[in-house]
Amino acid sequence: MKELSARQKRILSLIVHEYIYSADTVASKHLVEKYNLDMSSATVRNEMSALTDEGYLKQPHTSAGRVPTEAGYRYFVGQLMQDTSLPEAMRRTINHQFSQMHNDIKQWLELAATVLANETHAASLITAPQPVEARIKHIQLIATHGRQALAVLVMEGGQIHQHILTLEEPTSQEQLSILSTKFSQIFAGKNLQALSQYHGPMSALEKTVLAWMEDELLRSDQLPTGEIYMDGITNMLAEPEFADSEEARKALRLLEERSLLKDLLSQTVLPDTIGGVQVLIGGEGNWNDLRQCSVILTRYGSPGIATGTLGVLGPMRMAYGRSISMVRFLSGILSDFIVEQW
Amino acid sequence: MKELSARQKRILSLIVHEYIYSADTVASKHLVEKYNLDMSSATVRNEMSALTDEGYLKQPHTSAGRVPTEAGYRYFVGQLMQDTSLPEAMRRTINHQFSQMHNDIKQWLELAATVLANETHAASLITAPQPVEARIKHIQLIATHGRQALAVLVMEGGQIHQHILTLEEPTSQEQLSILSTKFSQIFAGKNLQALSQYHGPMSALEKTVLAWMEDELLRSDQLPTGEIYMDGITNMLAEPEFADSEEARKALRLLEERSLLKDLLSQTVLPDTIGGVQVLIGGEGNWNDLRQCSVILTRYGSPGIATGTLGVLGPMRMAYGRSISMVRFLSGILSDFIVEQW
DNA sequence: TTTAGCACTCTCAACGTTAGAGTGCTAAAT
DNA sequence: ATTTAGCACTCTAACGTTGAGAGTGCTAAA
Repeated sequence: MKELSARQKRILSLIVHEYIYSADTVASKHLVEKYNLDMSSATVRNEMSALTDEGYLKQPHTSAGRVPTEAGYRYFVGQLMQDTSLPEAMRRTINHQFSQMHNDIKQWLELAATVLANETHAASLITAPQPVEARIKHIQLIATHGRQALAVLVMEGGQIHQHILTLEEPTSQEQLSILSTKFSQIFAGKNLQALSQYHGPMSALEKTVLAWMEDELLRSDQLPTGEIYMDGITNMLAEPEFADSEEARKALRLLEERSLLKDLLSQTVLPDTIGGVQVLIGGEGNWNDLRQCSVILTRYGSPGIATGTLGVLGPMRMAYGRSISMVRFLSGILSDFIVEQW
Repeated sequence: MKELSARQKRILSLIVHEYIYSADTVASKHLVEKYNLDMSSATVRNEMSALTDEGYLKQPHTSAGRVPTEAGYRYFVGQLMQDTSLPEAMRRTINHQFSQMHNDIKQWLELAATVLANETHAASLITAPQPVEARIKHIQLIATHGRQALAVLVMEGGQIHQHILTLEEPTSQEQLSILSTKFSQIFAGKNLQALSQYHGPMSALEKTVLAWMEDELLRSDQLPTGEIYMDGITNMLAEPEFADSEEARKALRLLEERSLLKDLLSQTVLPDTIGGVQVLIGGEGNWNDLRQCSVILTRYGSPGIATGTLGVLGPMRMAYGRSISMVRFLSGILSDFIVEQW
């Protein structure tokens, strides 16, 4: 692979742009006319030919215009694309929407998913933030109804786990409060390991509560878990590459099948990096069902507290610049929320 | 509209079955051969002709087999379909899956959505159960971090609302506990109206908490709200009527656009009936985007406590018998859960 | 009332044709 | 050495044609 000349870079860049815009093969003559290039279509054709030899372009058939290959997109994203920052007006509009929300992480995540989907015309997905390492701060038991009690586990980061426990026998709020205080003292600052090593004499009630706590910590330590917010699935269906719904189905099954989705998220995003945006083009790796798609992913949150994943799934022919900016911007908003709120 | 003869009913029923199975036009000869009918294809043709005149069948073109019309499906669902109850083995398998879950409503709803989608090969949707009328039982404030406090509102039905409040100034757990006790005494058994009529002297802290409680009750009184669980969206894409993804898109947008979905759920299901299963064929009403689809809906839960909606969205060519049984069965499972758990 | 037989209709796939879009190459121009 | 005009060549997409087959509707006989 030779280094590309400046002119080749320019042409490749234009072709990618044009194809993303039109979803149609781009012809040499068309490029010259539309962008008033200071060269003839024949020259462009020569360069196109070279770019095809290098593997950045391909033709659907002998006498058609060119289309970027996966490698072409990758080169574009890695080398050619200038970081387009979002227009100030749009930032303000979006910030305004968030500022009108309650201080509720769920609502923020939902809104973020919607905004991301609308602005990128692709499918968005966001995982709820997960604590970095689960350490207990505080536990509280609240009598609700009969043998039911609401158990609330407050973690050091400030996250909350709650669950309704069914106790072996009715228990008064007083008794529950006593146990809450006791457990809070014993387990403050402790993690899962410490929990499972606790072996004092225990009442049935204590056993029930302890078992739940262990269970909760076990689950919250297995990244990534928790709810996943999505939006814009129908955006995918609007793209011409998914006019054949079979193609759409392959891609969207990945979003529905939680196990596949977890694989995708966990394999591609380093759990402890924030800020870096990953771009996965044409299902690089072994994502056969994503051959037509690209995925843009990043982590958000605060490394010391809790992090989640946020991203976009769209056709390979995707507005990378805009989408990456959008992902980065929303990641920032959610990160700020987490830092402030927790 | 004349009453149909027994033989016409039989033929209509077979045609609906066959079309649901094959997704292809049904020919007279094919019917006679496949089901060993004791009549000739010519006789079947005559009956078909009559059924077409009555509006239950149609032909895509002059010399093609027949296909049910909306009216045909409606007649089938209303008059011809025998209530197929699920095989015992399947009931057991499904019950077993639920029994292995935690006692967590979210997990149950998720599982129910998955099972429903898998068994009907359609898209499933379930709304989280909503309290019938929100009455406060108990309130608890828990210090978490800095000026943040977790407020937990326990309702009479046993439902829980929680939210992280940002207080005007740092407050100790003792102070919060005192307020918790006070408010719990004042507001136990009260509803939204009583809340908003409370006008004692109030500290800043009390105002914050009270404002949130009002807000929470206001929202929980507006049925239907809350989370919506879905699965099987890709099942729709596998159906031949959605091979053109534009059709799929129209139908699926309804699932994504929350406002549309709420309309659909609230307009079609009487909020206080349990057990009745509604079938909406071909977007009856004004659901233009659902012309190709049918929706099966029911309410689950317990009228005195909390109810939610559960249903299936699939192509009009849907296995109604099986789907209705499935909806009814899962509705029962979730209802039992609510009665036992709350 | 049912059915065999047959003419009739319409679709669908295959085929041939053509117009046009776009390239690749060659030879001239810069 | 690079660029470009010109042109032959290739391939697709659209269109019309054709023929086979599927399925009906009708008629007349059982």
